[in-house]
Parts: sequence; structure tokens; C-alpha cells
Amino acid sequence: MSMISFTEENYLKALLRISFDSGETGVGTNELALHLGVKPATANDMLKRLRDKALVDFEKYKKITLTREGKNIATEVIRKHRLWETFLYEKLEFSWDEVHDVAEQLEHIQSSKLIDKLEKFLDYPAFDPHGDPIPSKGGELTKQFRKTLLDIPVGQLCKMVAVKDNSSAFLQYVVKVGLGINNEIHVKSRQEFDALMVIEVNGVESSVSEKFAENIYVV
Amino acid sequence: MSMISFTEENYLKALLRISFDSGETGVGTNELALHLGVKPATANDMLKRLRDKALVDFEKYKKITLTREGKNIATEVIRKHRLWETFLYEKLEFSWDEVHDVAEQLEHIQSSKLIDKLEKFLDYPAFDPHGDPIPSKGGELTKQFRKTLLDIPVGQLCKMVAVKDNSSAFLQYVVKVGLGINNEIHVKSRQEFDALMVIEVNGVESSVSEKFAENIYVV
DNA sequence: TAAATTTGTTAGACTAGTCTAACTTTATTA
DNA sequence: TAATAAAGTTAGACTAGTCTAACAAATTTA
Repeated sequence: MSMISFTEENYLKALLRISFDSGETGVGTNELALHLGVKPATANDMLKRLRDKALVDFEKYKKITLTREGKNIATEVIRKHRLWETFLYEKLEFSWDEVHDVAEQLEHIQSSKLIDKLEKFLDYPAFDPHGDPIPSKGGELTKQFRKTLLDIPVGQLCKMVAVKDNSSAFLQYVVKVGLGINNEIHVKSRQEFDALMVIEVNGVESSVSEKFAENIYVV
Repeated sequence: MSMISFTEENYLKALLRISFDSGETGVGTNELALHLGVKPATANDMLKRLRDKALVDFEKYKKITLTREGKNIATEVIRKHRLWETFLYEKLEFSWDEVHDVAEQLEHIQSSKLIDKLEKFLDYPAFDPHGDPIPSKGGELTKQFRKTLLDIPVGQLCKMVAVKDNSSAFLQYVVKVGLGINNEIHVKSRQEFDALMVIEVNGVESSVSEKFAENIYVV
């Protein structure tokens, strides 16, 4: 029942996300610092504190991994984040691209009663508005295999179900292209040279880059 | 649009509450420190910082008052607090005595969009679960005149509408006596010597102290 | 009104979280 | 494999917010 700060929670969450996304267990100091928008020196200091609290395993010049306890805390933060996103989207009529930044704040509210009641109020949702799975209480972060827009061959139809990048910047771009969750996407053509794709959404054609396409999850 | 921290918000809120409750404009350093659970030296340091930000007027050895801007911020924090309390009580089925502590955290979430949407979702409530008025957007903290249980003569009936002290400790005691918002209270007798009262709530009699009675608002 | 008490202030120290600049270790590549 | 580059660490400094201990001003009261 040790006190855990907002900042510490953010470091743990970042470690879980990075290792989850990369598929590798160990995370590097620079990688972590970049993800959090701090300097490597700062991350290094914090990692020593987290090691003292037995939340990460970390030896000098080696990769960082979460301990069981660290992983539990990180998973709980992600669970809270996704439940709050769902609340903002479903109950408060936030748009799909606005929920993330507010949920970044709400995820740190400390009250297990609050999050249990919220989950019940939302009727135990399985996915957040970006299509990401919401871990169950005391559960694990699960990975479902996901196709991106990049995997869809020319001429085929697909449906957007989620995004990889949750930043406001990206999400607003997505909206600008006329794309939203559950929208049908028709892949019209693809340039061999730079993988630039032309897609059609609701009758409107747009060109999107490889970087864009790999951040859109589809079925 | 200067950055204002949780801590600063709490100091401003405390200043508004103390001056509001005491009816006097100026607040003392010790009084403020006591209310916030910090040492007077700490409060003094913070007051200098708040003065630098033009949020309080404060001269050495004089009483502290909020500036216009300081008062606006404090009122907004109280508005957020009371809206969140209403949400917790009405939507998440929190009991009346549990809402305060969680709202203490939620009141610091920075997003005017969030609070506007929340207010709409709750259908623009005028009072929180403790019967305190919720300031309107950009509005003032208003005081309605309030009778306490202490003002009720022996033999008379009254109805509880709010409490003065919002601490969990007090609220749990209130619940233990079988009292809740909108409950009818019958004042059965009062001791001259120490003002100890015997009251009846839902057919059950209890003895309550003067201190207890003056924290129960009634109509 | 002078002494005692209360109230408020200052100085110096500590922690968490951040930085820059310099340094060391590990990994890459010519 | 030796030089270069990338990744990671350390040392020292800064801010916000807190403390204790000592001191100063204002207020109360004998």
C-alpha cells in the first residue's frame, strides 16, 4: 500500500506500453525517456527510485523490465485510462479524438471503489472507443492480433476498428481525412515507390502515407 | 493561462472557504495552515508565491484576501468539486458520506470541456448531495441563510438538508445516528446545561451534542 | 502599560522530479 | 579489430512544496 505518485505511474505505464508494442520484454533508458518527453538522465534517476520500490528490475547498462507488482500497477492505470475514455465518449459525448488527453489525467485518480462503480455504470465494456481491450479487474493486458491498413491489398474493402497512435495530433488528422471508428475503407491504389495509398471513405478519396496507414487498425 | 498546480488550487479554495464560512474577508496564516494540515511556515511560503502570481493580496503580518482572479479560480474549483460529488452520488451510487474524498481529487482535473459536459450530463444541478449550492459557470459562490439543528426549539419538527462539516469522520457519524439528507428530525428535548439534545429520526431516538447539532443544516 | 501569549516570519534543510554537461559503457561499422 | 557512434550514467544544479527551530510583531490580559 506504498504511496505511488502520478509520475511513477506514468513511468510504469510507459514501460508496459513500450514493451507491449515492441514485443520485447526489456526497454531501454533512451527509449523510455523519449516516450515520456524527459531527458535520459531524468529517466535514469526515476528508474533507480522504482528499483528501490521493487517495481522494476534494472541493472546498470542493462534493459529495464517490470516486476510483477510494477506490471500490476501499470495494467491498472491502463484499465482506468480506457474506462474513463469510454465514459467520456459514451456518456459525455466527447468525440473520439478528444478523449485521450482528459483520460491521461483521470487515470491517476486513486479510488478502487470509483473505478469499480464506473465500470458497472458503463456496463462492463470490453473495448474503449479506440477499439483497445479494457483489462478486467486484476487482469492482464491482452494482445489481439491486428491488421493495419497497410496489410490490405489494393481493391479490397476493410473496416477501421482502432488506432495505434493515440495522440491528439494523429487522431485529429484521422478525423480530417473523414475517418472514424467503424468506417468502411476502400483501398483504391498503392504506389510501389513510397507505399502512398489512395483510399475512399464515405465516397471521399484521400491519399495517405505509409506512416498513417500503419497506425490504422482494420478488419 | 498561467499554470496553476493542485496545491495552489487547494490553497485558494481554502482561503475562499474560510472567509466564506467566517463571514470575514481576511484570513490568517495559522488559520489557513490549520485548515490545510500544513505548518504556518509552509503556508507563509506558498502565500508569497500566490502573491507573486497576483492571486492573493497579502502584506507582512496582515490578513490575506483573494484577488479577483484568485477568487475566480477558487470558485471554479468548488464548482467542479460539487459537480463531481453530484455525479458520484447520482450516477455511481456512492453514498452520501463517501463522495467528498474522491471529489477532492477529481476537482483538480483541468478541462473546461469536461466540466461543461458533465454539468449537462447531470442536467444542470443547482445543489450537491450535501445541499450546498453549485456555482454556475463563471459565477459566484452564494450563501443562502441556513438554520442549524441548534436553532430548532423543543417539540418542533424539521428536515435535514445539508451539513456544514464535510469530513468523512463527521458524515459517517451522521449516518450512524440514522440521519440522511431529507430525513425528518423531531426535537424531543434539550438539556439546559450542555445543550445536549434528544432527537428522533425514523422512529429512533438519539442524543446529540451541541457540536453535532450546529453542523446539521435544516429547514 | 508591561508581561505573557498568540500569531506570523525567516533561515536553513530535505525530497521529488527535472535539467545540462561531462563522462563511461556497449554496439556498430569501416 | 580499432574507431566511431549510440546508449546509458553521474555529478551538480534548480524549483515546488514541505519541514523544524528560532525569531519578530501583534494582541490579549493581568
